Amino acid sequence: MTPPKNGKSKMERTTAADVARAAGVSISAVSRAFTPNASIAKQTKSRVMQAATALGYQPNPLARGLITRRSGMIALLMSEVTNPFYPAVLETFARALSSRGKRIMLFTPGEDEPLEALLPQALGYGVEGVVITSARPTAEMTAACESAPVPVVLFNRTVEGAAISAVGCDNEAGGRKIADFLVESGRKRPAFVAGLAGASTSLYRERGFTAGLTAAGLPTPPRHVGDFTFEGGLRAAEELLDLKEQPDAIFAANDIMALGVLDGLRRVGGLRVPEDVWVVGFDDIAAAAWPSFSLTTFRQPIKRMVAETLRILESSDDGAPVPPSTVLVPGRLIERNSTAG
Amino acid sequence: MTPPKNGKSKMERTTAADVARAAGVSISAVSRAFTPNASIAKQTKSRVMQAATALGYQPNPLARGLITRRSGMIALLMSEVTNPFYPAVLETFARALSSRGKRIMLFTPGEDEPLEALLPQALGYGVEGVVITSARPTAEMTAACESAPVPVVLFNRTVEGAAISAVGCDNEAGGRKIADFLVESGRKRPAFVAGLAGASTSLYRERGFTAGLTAAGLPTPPRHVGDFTFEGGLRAAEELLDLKEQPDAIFAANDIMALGVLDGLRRVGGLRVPEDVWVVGFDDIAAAAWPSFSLTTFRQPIKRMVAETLRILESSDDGAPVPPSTVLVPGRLIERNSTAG
DNA sequence: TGTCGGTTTGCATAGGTTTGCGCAAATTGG
DNA sequence: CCAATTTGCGCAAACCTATGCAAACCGACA
Repeated sequence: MTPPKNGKSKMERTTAADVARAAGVSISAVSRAFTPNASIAKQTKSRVMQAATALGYQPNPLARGLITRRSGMIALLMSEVTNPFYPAVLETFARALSSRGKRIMLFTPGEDEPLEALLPQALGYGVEGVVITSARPTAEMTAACESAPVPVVLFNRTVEGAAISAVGCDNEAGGRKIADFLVESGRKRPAFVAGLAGASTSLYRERGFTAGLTAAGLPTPPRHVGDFTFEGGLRAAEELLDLKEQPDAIFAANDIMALGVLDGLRRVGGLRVPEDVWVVGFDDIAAAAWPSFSLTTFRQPIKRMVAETLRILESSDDGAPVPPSTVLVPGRLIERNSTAG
Repeated sequence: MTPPKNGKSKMERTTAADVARAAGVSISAVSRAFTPNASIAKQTKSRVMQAATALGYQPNPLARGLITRRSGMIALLMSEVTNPFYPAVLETFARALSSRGKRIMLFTPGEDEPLEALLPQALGYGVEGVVITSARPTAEMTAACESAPVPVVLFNRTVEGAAISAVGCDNEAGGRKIADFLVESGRKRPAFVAGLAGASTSLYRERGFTAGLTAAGLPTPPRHVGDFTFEGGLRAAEELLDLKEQPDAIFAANDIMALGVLDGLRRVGGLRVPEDVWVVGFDDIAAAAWPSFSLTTFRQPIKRMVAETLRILESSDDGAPVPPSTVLVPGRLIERNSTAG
């Protein structure tokens, strides 16, 4: 209802020149006033700031980004948002970045859009860093990551032999820990439900798991693929029920599958958890703590993982990529009722 | 491993000038080649395009946005990402926009950052449109929305008396539909679990619900606040169990609360659903269909809601805001086992 | 008072694109 | 074959800010 304070049409932004005129200084003075630790007198800075707030001015990120090649944006390449683990990651990133004045640009592959095409696009926007999550990078992709002009971090993924930074939880140790836990609790016939074929997370968790079982003299566990989805977990449960030797414990590479397994065992198979079968997941999503499930799981410390990711992204102060480093944050087994008794 | 094809350092982008030189044309020809229906000969366009792909050129969105004020980005203001309904919305938006070559900029309020501060920031980035979801706009906010230079759409929210476009599901009709369903099924003592105080969605759903009950001669239902969270639903269930007259049906203003209610009734109260109490939710999130819950709920047609939102955003071809329109998409009651029998 | 070291400030340019304008070329109609 | 249009293309301005460089300024010390 109220017209804008200044005389200009509401269509045009107030520019640095307007502020400069109002404050009686040059444009560069305005620019310096908004640049942290730039060479400017305290007095002029305050005069500029005063004029700026009066006019409602704030620097145009696009024009600024055109020069500095820093647009104040971090690209997040994320292909699956349905698994509740990733919204939690997204939110953690969003909050952490928001408090630093940075913004998230979300890149999700469209219908027939390959993931590789997204990275150049993101770089074109002058993002200050790229976080790639939940994707199996192709060879082409890793090459693109290595030659990117800004830091790139794989979140919750690793690529062996590639010079790319990666942050994740120690999946192998997690799988091992779960195997040890089951063995110590006297479980004899554990089974495994894998995620998407080729996903490094599933792979490492399985590796640690089988290693732990083997060390205890147990055979390699029977194995089904659940594609990291609830429905996949349901199907896996049904298939595992058909085995001659029914498993007495099931470790699913991911919580959402574990919940599917648990539900399948109970509702379709008519089994009781934990009395008949134990179920263990990985991630510790919110639903794992719901009374209906009370799922024992390996908690991924999202906050620390995000913090480490940002630390890597920000470790180069001139914006250039940094020597690749891999950070494995330790997780923790959360025991709940799906393994009690 | 392989060095970049062109001789330039990998640090510098290939610019329009490079392409122009390679194609033997002027810079403007390159620009026109990338501008839809610009005045350019077919032949030169193809020559430009050929050179462009050879050099791996694509227009710099920042520089382009600086002039056109169209950066190819849509701002999404979203405060709570934990309720699974919103990730689903986010993903639908991401996919729809991705296939149109647009990108999402996610704005989430930081620790102590007010939501109002986010809108000017978003506009500063030259976004082509703003979608605000899951927020109760303040008076100040609505004023800012009304005078924004680009279309702004409230998603799943409405503000009465404000000149802002809004897209949502017909919450009142949904509440009414649920009331009718419960009444027709012979329920006598329905209760209601509200969301956050002041949220328009919860308000309208309650209004339709109580209207339906009143029309059937039933009293205004007992009411508890669940804050739109699972834990809130748990608490609401406990409180409703303490009532003198235990309800025989509970309608929660959103699925995640309904699941909390359901779990609370079963695990804490020792009741059976649906034998002892019916439970109905609103949204139809993925977990509602899980066998453990099998929650009857009112499905919000996310895809259509998103499509309508984008239609409004794109309805102005010169980028200016459009006369506000409110679109209410009809939803549908999905009957599952939480109300069977 | 002159000079010197350090801090501020302004000028001018860069950054990559879009677009109005003018001119040349091609097309059309008579 | 010529005039009237249409079409195609290059030049240069514009968008808005950051920053190197040099000038101006300040206080202080000899």
